[in-house]
Amino acid sequence: MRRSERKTTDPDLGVLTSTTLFALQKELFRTLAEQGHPELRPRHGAVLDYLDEDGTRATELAALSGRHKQVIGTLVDELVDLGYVERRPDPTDRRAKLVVPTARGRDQMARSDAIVAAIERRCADRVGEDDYAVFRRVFRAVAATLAATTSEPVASSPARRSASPTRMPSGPRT
Amino acid sequence: MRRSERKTTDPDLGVLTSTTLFALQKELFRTLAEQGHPELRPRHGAVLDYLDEDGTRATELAALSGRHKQVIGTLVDELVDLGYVERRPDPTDRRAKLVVPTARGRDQMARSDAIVAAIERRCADRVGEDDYAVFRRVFRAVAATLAATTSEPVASSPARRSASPTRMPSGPRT
DNA sequence: TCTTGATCGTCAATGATCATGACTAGATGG
DNA sequence: CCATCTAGTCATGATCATTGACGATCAAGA
Repeated sequence: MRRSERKTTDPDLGVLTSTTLFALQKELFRTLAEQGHPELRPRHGAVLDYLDEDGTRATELAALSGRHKQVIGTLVDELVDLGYVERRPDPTDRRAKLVVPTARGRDQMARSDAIVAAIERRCADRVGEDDYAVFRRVFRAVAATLAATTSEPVASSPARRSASPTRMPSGPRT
Repeated sequence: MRRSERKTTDPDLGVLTSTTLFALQKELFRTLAEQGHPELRPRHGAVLDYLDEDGTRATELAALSGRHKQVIGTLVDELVDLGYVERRPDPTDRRAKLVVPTARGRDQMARSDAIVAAIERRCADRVGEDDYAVFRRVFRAVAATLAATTSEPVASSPARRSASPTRMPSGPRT
């Protein structure tokens, strides 16, 4: 059997995570566009995916999303123009600014969470509630296992380096 | 509970796939670098991940990896310079060229597959063989479910739009 | 055979995204 | 008061993706 066939009939963990993340992101943004948020692109997830209702600092968003402060800055600029967030001075630190979602931003956050939840529900219905529960539990363990081995040898970097489902590029038309 | 905490304690499918893919890719390339392939970057996976031992067309690599033909072309250029692949005329079609792995390329392909397999084995040992089997089976079903819904409405695009584990950017130093 | 349309790989130009170092203002601890 | 650290921004270069076009070739039908 050829290698390319093997990768499609019995895909390894890399292919599985990649295809799933890719498809999930595509459906998420397509649905968001239908629900009134067509200007959002995957990169904006670095901010919106980790934003709290009462505001989050840009530096913390950088750490959570694994992006540079610089990138977060330009993303927040765009999201301010689009009306999703606004910058407020942090009362506890005059250097910092809190990135706070507007009503439109909170709407996107709620819809985004709901869309992903609906996708998961669809999968659970298809494979069965019990099996899907096992899937999710093992997945958390797998993610924890991998995160441990990749971040252990690093001591100087305090970045948590998580990732968000809205950060991969979408597919071309080949 | 704040949204950002919820995303870390009970992550949704998007966060799980994203963190796992991210960590998997990081470990894969770190190990590959240790085993004699330090020049490879994630983007090269669009070619090497889907390459067959007897050669594959650039257009097919584009379809399999979800990249543009243009991107595949420049990637193949780089991989030729690095000694991983070479271009040969396709005997059955004088327009096409087969991208064929060299000995060095085949070494990378074998090591890459082995590294991912070892990571999966480590996870299976931790969570138990049975649960991991369920995890993998459900994962294939989830990937198939999502792939179906995202590609169904499209009729004009023959691209298969798969994805590879070596395509995400690595994390910055914040 | 000749024509029409499609495909293969490539070139060129542009846009989008990321990485890096330096800088100002403010905080923190002695 | 002073040295040091942190938060956010600016500026710049590098990397990467997208798009349209092109010559060469193939495939199907008149």
